[in-house]
Amino acid sequence: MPELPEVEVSRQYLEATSLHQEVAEVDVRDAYVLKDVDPDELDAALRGRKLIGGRRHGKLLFVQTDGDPWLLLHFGMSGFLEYHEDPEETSPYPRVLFRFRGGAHLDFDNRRKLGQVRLVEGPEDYVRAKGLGPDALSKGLDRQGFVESLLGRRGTLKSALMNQEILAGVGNEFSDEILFQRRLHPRTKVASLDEKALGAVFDTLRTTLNSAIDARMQPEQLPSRFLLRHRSEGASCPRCEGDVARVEVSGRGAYYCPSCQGDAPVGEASAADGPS
DNA sequence: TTCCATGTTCCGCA
DNA sequence: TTGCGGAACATGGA
Repeated sequence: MPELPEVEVSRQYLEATSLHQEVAEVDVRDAYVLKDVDPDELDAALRGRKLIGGRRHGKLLFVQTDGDPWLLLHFGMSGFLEYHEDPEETSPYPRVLFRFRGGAHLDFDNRRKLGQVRLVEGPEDYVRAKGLGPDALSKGLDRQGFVESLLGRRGTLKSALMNQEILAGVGNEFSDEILFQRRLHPRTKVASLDEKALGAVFDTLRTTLNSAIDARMQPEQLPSRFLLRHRSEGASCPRCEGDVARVEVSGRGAYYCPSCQGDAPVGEASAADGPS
């Protein structure tokens, strides 16, 4: 479950469970998720080390060790961390187990194997090399900076929000949530919004992500006004109780409420297939 | 059986 | 040249 809020909750989880224990072994169950490192190298780099802290940038979780390299965890579409005291227990699809002296272990679970585990020199270098934009919750990013990074874009607001080179951390689900909270149709074009409207999107983005983190992404603790809990076709809109609909935008499924967010994108003519 | 799924990357088109 | 959208990737669940 890996957009910014889930990764932040995972970072907190890692820090609450796994710090300051010596790594006894890195148990690689499926090397497909290892990138630019093989199982032996990963084990050699971490064995005898301790994890001393986690740092997040967008959807990336950097884990600092008491040695040179940092461990980088990227969850892909289906990853999470699970800590076990019992050496025999594991998460459902553990791809890499970080075993600590004493028997506990932290599982990097990644059912769909689109996640990544790698060793990197440090967060700053990696973020720069990947061309990632500022973290969506970074203090260095303000409303004006956000608005400026969007001005001149030709595509949809949804794909701009999901573009990690503009802003790191927002994915498909939270882009839908932000559009819902702002009552904007999923196909709304950036160019159809003025600076004031884009500034409002920034404010909503911040409050939405922070609320999700505060709720620790527990479905029952998320604000009841969130669409996230009703993200399926035919579900009932938490605001007007209308039917939630699905539409394809930039190759991704977008869920929205046609009644709250309009049947057609703002600034565009309503669907006209033309007479045949 | 078919469709869909919260990720990134690569390719072709305008 | 640059930005954008679509497909591909791996795998399992509805």
